[in-house]
This record gives sequence, structure tokens and C-alpha cells, in this order.
Amino acid sequence: MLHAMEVPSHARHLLLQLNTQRTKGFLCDVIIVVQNALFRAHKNILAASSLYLKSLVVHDNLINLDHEMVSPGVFRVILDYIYTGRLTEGDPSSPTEPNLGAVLAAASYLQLLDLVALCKKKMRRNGKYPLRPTPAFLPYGKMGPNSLGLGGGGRYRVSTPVIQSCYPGGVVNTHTPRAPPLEELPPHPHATHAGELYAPTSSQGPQVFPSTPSALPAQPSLRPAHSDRNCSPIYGLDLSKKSPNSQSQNTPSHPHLAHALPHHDEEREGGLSGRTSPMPGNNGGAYPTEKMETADQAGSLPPHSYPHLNKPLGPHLHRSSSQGPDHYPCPLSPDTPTEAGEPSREVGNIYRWVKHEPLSYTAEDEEDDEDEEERGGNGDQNHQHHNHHHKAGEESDDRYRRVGCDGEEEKSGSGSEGTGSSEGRPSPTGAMGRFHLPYEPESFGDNLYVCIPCDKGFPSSEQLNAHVETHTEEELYSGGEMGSSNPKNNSSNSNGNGSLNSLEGKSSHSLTPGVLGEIIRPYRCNSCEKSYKDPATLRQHEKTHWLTRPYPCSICGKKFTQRGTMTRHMRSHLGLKPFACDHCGMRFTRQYRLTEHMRIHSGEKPYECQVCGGKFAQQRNLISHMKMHSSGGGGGALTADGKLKLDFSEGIYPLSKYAAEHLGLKQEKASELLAEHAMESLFPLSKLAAEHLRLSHHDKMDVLGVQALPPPPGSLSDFHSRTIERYSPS
DNA sequence: CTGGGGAAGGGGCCC
DNA sequence: TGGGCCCCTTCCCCA
Repeated sequence: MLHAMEVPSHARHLLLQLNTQRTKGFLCDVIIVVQNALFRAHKNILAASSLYLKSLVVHDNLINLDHEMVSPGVFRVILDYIYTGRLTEGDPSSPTEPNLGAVLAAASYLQLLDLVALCKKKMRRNGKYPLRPTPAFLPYGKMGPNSLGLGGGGRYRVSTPVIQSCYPGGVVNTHTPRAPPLEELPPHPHATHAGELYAPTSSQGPQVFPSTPSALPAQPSLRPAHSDRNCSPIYGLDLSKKSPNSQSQNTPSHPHLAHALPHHDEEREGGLSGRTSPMPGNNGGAYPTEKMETADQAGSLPPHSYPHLNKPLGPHLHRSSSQGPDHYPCPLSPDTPTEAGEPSREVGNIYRWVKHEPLSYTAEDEEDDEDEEERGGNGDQNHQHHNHHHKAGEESDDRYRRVGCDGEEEKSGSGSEGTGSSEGRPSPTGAMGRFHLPYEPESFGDNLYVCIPCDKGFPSSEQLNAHVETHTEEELYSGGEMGSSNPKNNSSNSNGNGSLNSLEGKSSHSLTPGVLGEIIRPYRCNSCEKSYKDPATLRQHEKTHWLTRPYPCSICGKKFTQRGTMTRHMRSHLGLKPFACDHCGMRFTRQYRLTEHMRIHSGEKPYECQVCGGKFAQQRNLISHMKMHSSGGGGGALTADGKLKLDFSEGIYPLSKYAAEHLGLKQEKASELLAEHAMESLFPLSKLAAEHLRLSHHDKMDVLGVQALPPPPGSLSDFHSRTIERYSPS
């Protein structure tokens, strides 16, 4: 008969691991939104801690808690408690620390019975437990879980604990100009804490500007004074971009832009908080969470009470001194420059939250890794990046990864697009496959913290860190080429067939004349006929062929082939619109949009319909317009104003985008060809295009001496290039 | 009611 | 990594 044996520290170690994973966002599968803060956590843990939380997490991955009942700071304490079993009571004299009463109220609200008992016990001990609790202390004083309508799936007002569906089907749509109910908008995560992100507090949601010009106030001055603060950079991942053409003028009217400037950080906090915060004793440099700490303050402050929340993170991050780094151990993200002021572990974590570490790992993700390995040769990129990150990395990048107790490796994000699919994900095959390291987690025994370059294991992250310090960059370049050779050489070998390697290894003049074009775009995709000038672009392109996409959105799970696209997508979730129009204050997520928008004010309509002469400020609208002409099928007649009316129905525009791409030309270039030949006849290009298709695009470019000059917008050639594919057979 | 134009949001992709 | 552009799509307004 077996006698049950218990390892006394098992539970503790398990909790420790879980908490560590939480702070790193590792395997986190739920985001809890508390006012302007986002917390990552594990559903299982939350569900095991509270029936209420269990009911919340069971169906949704993005949970919005009532910030009037739970402030971000309080929830941080609570989350710490859940993961550690310890209640860290802040300094009672500190206005920035959550008080026990607030924690008690929140714990009651969240049905954390043990924590309620603990709070009461502590308060009794401190002589603070009220015989007749104030409403703020009353469990479910505002609305308890029993009154929440926990059916899930629905959307609730902010005044109730909100569950926001976050996966397709329940995706919060922040981009529609129709202005969704603002409370549905997820807040901006502005991180100040490991696993915790912060957004500008806004009871109205992050986007208060009407999205359509028609809904805009006539004058910018009519805009809500605080509205501009709602579009602020995300902490941790600089999702913000300054609006170049509005930066100077926007300082007063768009202080968020100023927040994006690092030097504004401290001054603005004091200044703006003094100007806008109704909260007495608002210490300018306080940790955002902590400003909202007390129960009576929580939820009662207008969004602009925390202008400092608008500070960008990344290099500009300010982290709270109240956060113990040892309490939240997390490696620096390599993306977080340590020399940029305050080195912040949180920065790295937070950055990774959006950038590197997907919340959920799927089989598909694993396939990504395998795909990458199959393509081979990407390890070189890792090396390059590792060198790059070495200084910043404290504990884990790909080189210095910790092998989790469960045998999974954990690694913080690093690398680039080239390593994309592996980023932030546990990849059992990753280390072996990419670096050809002969280790299995088990082989290290207790030395679970492994230095990838030298293959040494260490029993603790501290020892690994100390060891890592002994590596020099030179070492990493010269000696750290395990499994992959010269990073430069290998960087191109992304398709695994070696062809690129061979190409790259040669100087261009060693190529045969027959592949002259490949000098220009020597990196061909194996899956299609596209070719690129550099291997990185090829790798980027190759991802478009993958069945799985390596960059999932942490909020909605949507996956992208490029991190930049995902980051951009995140902005839409967070309502971050850094580009502001000077004229009307309209804000955009992209510079290009602003440029486009500015044409409205300038009256510029560079896109002209060559059929009817109609002019458009947006090229896409011209294209739309041309469709109209196409559907009309009017034939090559003249319009009333004498312009040629084209016949789109007879294959006049056979040079599709596909063809142009096969030619290795941008459409503008292709349109140049069109324009050239239009000298002879207006539209003789069907044959020409066919000929082009039979020729190497490089050859063709060479033969034709194509210049890269794009046609002026609205020109005939421009029109050709931008519209022909719509009418082409392809 | 319908179609067209204006404007904007978002994703894909290349540089 | 971000910028820029292309494309699709949607919504609103208006004739």
C-alpha cells in the first residue's frame, strides 16, 4: 500500500510559479480591466479563488470590473493575494496605498471570502474594523454578484461588473464611426505594474471624439476639455505616435501629445494634476493606481484626473516606487532600453504583454514554431537579436531562458519578425530546433535556468543572470553561433532550401546574366513568385503563406502576420489615436489617415477620375468611383466635358496587380509602362502586359529602363496603376 | 428607397 | 519597427 507523501513546499512552489508566470503574462488567458488598468491572470486561478470570478472568466477572456467597487490599486493587492495567499497591506499613512477597507469591500464584492475574513481580522487587529460598515465597505453595497446578471456574453454598463466579449463574435468594435457605447470600449492599458497595464481613466471610454466629421463640433474649442487626454499612449508598448503636424500646437489642446514626450513626464504630472484633478493631495508623481486607491475615491474621479497616465511607457515609463521588483520579478524586455532612464522590469513585461506574449497558446502557435523550424535558418536572427538584447536582458531572452518547472521553457520576448512565431511562446521544440541545443529540461536537473549560448544550467534566475553578465557581445557573436553560423549568412536562409544562401553568398557580379534581375530582387518566395530585395522582407512575406499567424492580439485573439499590424490593431482596441488634425481635432490611428484627412481641410483632391473628371481626396474613393464607371460599361466614349470615357468591359486594363507584381514593379512603375505605351495608343497594353508576364520582371525592368518615379496622383498612369487590377481578369 | 459620394476604420503587405 | 500605401469595407449624407 502506498502511503501518501507530501512535499511540504509543493503548494508554495506552485503558487510561486504561477505568480511568476502571471507577472510575465505567461499562459495568462484572461485580462481583467479595472478602470484604466489591465491585469493579466489565469482563469483557473481566478476561478479557484472566487465563485464570482469563476462565473466571470468561464465565458470571457476580458473582464471589466466595476471600478467603483474595485480600484486598480485594490485589485492589484487582491490579485497578489490570490496568487500568493498574502495580503500586503500598504502603509496606512500613505495616500497611495490601498487601505484595508477598500480591499475588504472589493474582496466582498468579488466574493473572496478568505480575503474578507483576513481583512476583517487585520482590521480588528488594527482596531479599524467598523461595527457598522460604511456603504463602501458593505459587501455588494452597490451591487453584488447576485445582482450582476452573470449570464455573461452580454455587455453591461460600466456601473456593473462588465464582461466584454473579446473574441470574434463579441469583439468590441472600436473602429466604427458609429461610436459604439463608450463603456464598451476597452480602456487603454497603461502599465505600471507587472502584468498590469494602464489606460487613461475615462468614464466615457477612450474615444470621446465623434468619429465622423459631421458629428464634430464646428470648433475644436467645443470639444470636451478632457477629450484629448483620452487618446494617449499605452504604457509599455508605445502604441502612440505623435502627430507630427500637430505636435507643437497641440501641446495646450492635446496634452496627450505632450505626454508622449519624455521630458514632460514629471512636470506634467504635477501641473496637470493640479489643474485637473479634483482629488486633494494628489501627488503628482504618484503611481496612477494609487491615486485611485481609496474606496471613496475610486470611481469618483473624472478621467482627466490622471493626466500622468498619458505618459508613454517604453523609454518614457515611470514606474512606481511602490512596486517591489523582487515582488514582481520579471526580466527586462529587450525592447526596453535600460539606458533610457529608469530601468523597469515592468516595462519589459508590459511591453511583452502586447508585443511578445500572446495570452493563449494554441496548437496552431506551436505549428508556427514548427513552421519556422522547417524553414530553418532563422536562428541566426535570434542570434542577432540576442546580441542586441543582451545588455538589457536580465533573465530570459532566447539565449537565457528559464525552463519552467513543468518542463516548459519560458522566455521573454525577443527577436524580430524573423523569429516571430516563436516569440513569447513556450516552444518545446524551439530551443532544440532553433539552436540545436542538446538539452532537454530534464537534463538539467535542478538547473532550470539555462543560458542558451553556453548551454549551462543554473538553479536560479539570479545565478543565471550573474552568469549572463559574463558573456560579452563579442562572445555572443563569435561563440554564440551554436546551431547557426554567421548570422548574416543565415539570415537569408529563411526558406530552408539554401538557394538564398547561395545567392547571398555570392557577390552580385558573380551571378549569371540570365538572373540579372535577381540582383535587384534576389530573394524569391518559395510559395509564390514574389521576390524581394532583402531577406527580411522575404521572411516577412513568407509569413503570409503560413497557415497560422504568429502575432495574436492579446485582447481579441485575432492573429496577424506582422507584428506591426498587430500593434496597429491594438491601437484600435485601445482607442489610441495619436495623430490629431490641427484644424478640427479629429484623431487618427495612423499618420496616413491624417494626411488623407487633411485634404478635406485643404480642399486638395489629387485623385481625378479620367473618365468624368471627378476629383477625390481619397484614392480609395476614386477607385470606388471607377467601379461605378466600370459597372456602367459605357465604352470608349467621351464624356460631356470631353474626357475620354473608358471601356472597362473589354479587357482594356489587363495588367493586374498580380501581373504588376510578377513584373516586380510597383503599380506605379507598372503604370509608367502603361503611360509610356499610351504614347502610341491610349490602351495598347493588353499585349504588352502579356509579354511582360512572360518575361522576368527584372529583365523587363532592365529592358524598359523603368524609372521608379511614381506618377503624379490623378495622372493617367496613376489611374491605370491604381485601378486596372479591379478590371483585370485575374 | 436607392445609388453615389465623402469619409473613415481596419487588414495586408512592402520598404 | 514603423511608415506608407493599397485594398476592402462600412457608415453617413444627400440627391
